[in-house]
This record gives sequence, C-alpha cells and structure tokens, in this order.
Amino acid sequence: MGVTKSELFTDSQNRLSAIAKALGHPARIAIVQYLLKVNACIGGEIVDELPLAQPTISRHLRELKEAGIIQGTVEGASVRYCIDGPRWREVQSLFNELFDLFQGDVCCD
Amino acid sequence: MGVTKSELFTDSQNRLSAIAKALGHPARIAIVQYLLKVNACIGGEIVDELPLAQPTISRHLRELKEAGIIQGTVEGASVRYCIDGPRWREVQSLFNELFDLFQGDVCCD
DNA sequence: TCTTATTATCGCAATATTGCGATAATAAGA
DNA sequence: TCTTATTATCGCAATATTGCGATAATAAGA
Repeated sequence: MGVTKSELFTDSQNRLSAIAKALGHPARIAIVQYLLKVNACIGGEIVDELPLAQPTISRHLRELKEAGIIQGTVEGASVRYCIDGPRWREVQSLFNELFDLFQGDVCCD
Repeated sequence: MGVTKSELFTDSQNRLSAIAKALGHPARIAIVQYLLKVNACIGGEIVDELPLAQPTISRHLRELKEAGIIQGTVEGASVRYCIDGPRWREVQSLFNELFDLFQGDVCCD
C-alpha cells in the first residue's frame, strides 16, 4: 500500500535504507556531489546548478536535511547548505559495514 | 509527477542513485545482508527469513536483480539467489568515489 | 497423469514521490 | 515603508511504490 512496514525490520536496517533512499535520486546525488566538491556552505546557487525548478530543489534539500546528510543555516535572506561532516562519516561507515559482509565469491555461475 | 527526470543528469549520477534507490528499503537491505552473510546461493528461504508475504519478497528480489545487485539461477522448481560479486565491488567503488569527495569539515558551525 | 512445492505475475488498494506554478514568509536595502 | 531577493510551503497532477490475495507457471516426485 505504498507504505513501508519498517516496524518489521531492525533499527540498523531502517537507518541504512533511509540513507540509501535519500541518495536514491539523481538530483540528490548531484546536490551532495556539489556540496562535497565546493567544500563550502553555499546559498541557493544549487538552484542555478541543477536543471530543476526552485520548489523542486527545495524539496530535495529538505529530504537530504531530514536524512541528516546536509545542514542548512539561515543567513540573512539566504541559506547556507553544507554536508554534515560527522554524519557523513557515519553514513560512510554504515555502508562499509554492509560492504564488509562480503566474503568473496563462493558460489553461483 | 512521480517521474524522475533522469535525462537531466549524468550517467554516473543516474547509476549511483539507481543503486541507492534499490537499497532504499529495509527489506532489500535485509535480503542483501542475508545473502552476504550466508555467503551462498539459496532458494526461497528468504521468504522464511523475512516477515513479508511471498509475492512481496518476489518483488523486492526482482528490484535487486534489476539493479544488478543479485543474481537468480533457476534450479529445478526453486531459484538460487546470490550477490553478484563483481557488481558488488563496483557498487562499493561507486559509493567510495562519492565518499572520497569529502575533504573534511571546513565550514559551517 | 495427479499432486505438491516453489516462484512469478496479475490486479488491486493505499499511500508516497516527483515536479512545478503560485504564493507566502522573511530579510536587506532604498 | 516599498521593492527586491531568497526560500519554503501549498496544492495539484501524474506517476511510482509497497503489500498482498489469487492465481498462473513450472518442475519434481508419486
């Protein structure tokens, strides 16, 4: 019914899938890449960077913010966005935990 | 309109977001974790492992298959699923490319 | 051939997501 | 205070996603 039954899964599974979901859109990947690259908090130049309308980008930014991946600080009329450093390291280690479960090819084919 | 405008983004961005999207559901994380852990191709014991109905799991398996993350080989009446090793390493390096863009905390707060 | 087991697919209901035009909210500057 | 700039939110339309019951498809074994 369009609703994910998250209560059936572990916290760890829900947290990782929530992050993956937040990254599961090209515009949000583009935003994260941009913020990582300019390595600075910028205002809404993201709107100039991406080929989407301002309200749409605002929505994607909100989603990334809710996933904790980015932060926004109000600065006068504009908002400075940037990657949340500590959180980014956490994201990295959550994915690495998953990657590290891989024990090499053993079967199949 | 529910439709992602993927033609507006780079191949790299689309590929990474497609993988992230495939991992963006706790059931699919659970499936991948299980397959990585048992490190073997198994039949539909996944259905016994997860608290979801068989058709639902079949759908999630299909999604992971379409993302290239897992493979299924028909074996009699059942199907052996396993992680696609080479692909898994590729997934890993695609994420690492993103992680590596991080240059340490420079600004914000 | 009939039964059983195992998957996949169909078809539906109930949300969720994406995108955007219009507009509100807010702050800075004239 | 009025205008301009910058964001966020509202409200809608058009899909997409999730979940499952019912059922089809297929193979193995009796």
